[in-house]
Amino acid sequence: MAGPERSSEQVGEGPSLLYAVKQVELAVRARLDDLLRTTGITVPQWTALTVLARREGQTGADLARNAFVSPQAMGDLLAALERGNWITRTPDPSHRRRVLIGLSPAGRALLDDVAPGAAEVEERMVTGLDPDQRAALRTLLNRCRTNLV
Amino acid sequence: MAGPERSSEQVGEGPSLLYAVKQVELAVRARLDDLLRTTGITVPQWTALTVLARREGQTGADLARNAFVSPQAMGDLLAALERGNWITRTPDPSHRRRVLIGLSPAGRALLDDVAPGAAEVEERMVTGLDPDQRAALRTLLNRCRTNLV
DNA sequence: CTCATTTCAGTGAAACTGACATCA
DNA sequence: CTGATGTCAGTTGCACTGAAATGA
Repeated sequence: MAGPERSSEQVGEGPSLLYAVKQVELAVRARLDDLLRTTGITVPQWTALTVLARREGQTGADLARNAFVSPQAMGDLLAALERGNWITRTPDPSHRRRVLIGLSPAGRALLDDVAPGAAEVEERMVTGLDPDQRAALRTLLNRCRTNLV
Repeated sequence: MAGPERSSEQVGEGPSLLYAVKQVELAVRARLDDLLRTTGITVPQWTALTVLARREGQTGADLARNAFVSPQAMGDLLAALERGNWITRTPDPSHRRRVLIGLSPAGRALLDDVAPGAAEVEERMVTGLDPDQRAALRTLLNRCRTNLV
């Protein structure tokens, strides 16, 4: 039913896997925009907070590399998060040039508030996929990510 | 090896599948930025051109819905593409309010020029995945996309 | 000196909302 | 009249480059 039967058929649409990734990301972003509208933070800002939730004490440069953006772009984003008191910035005692980023209590609370809605978006995205398919999707995406670094 | 053995372990990272999608998209975007740097168009503009390559004669509103953005945002993007003479805009004869968007010869030539580089990015992304895995990735992503509409 | 990190300044593309005119 | 389309106006967040200062 969904199997590609004619392998010699001219697909001809160019990089359709890149397009598929982008389409999913656009759809996810639209849903997350709705979810975050009332919180005062944006999708990129929320994403940075979730990265910090996994590991605090990263520098702005670390976060920039992780997000494939310039250090300046991440600096702007962190400045916005700091204005909202969602993060803390403490000087690294061993490297006086570096500033370590952490979540503020308000930042943790915000993530907790948003978590159920974000879980709903994810559950909706994978509706109809069995656990094996969900695991496969995760594995495949992680492989794609590391391939592109 | 990759199986989740401790289901009661606190995963605690929240919506990691949403994060995985975003990470892949960020990595793809960084690579496409490099690819398109010399062409004078941006990733969103190139994406719109590839959508038009699949089917011409769509309206700006059609393209906006497809990309999950507002009609105004797509209007701005199309205005930029028109300034670069990458697209054509012809009034719909049957609906005088609508304007049908098509690719200009320069737009087609641009897509042809970029196609090999984009194919390289895609090939790099799926390096090490066998044909079944690539097909599975496509199927899973398409399912995620339709689930979110 | 070299390299990484951070910050300041300026710029551009991209997205939003609101408002309005057009037309099926 | 309603709804869809397109456009104008204003705003905001995000990302870039370039430049500079700091410190390991």
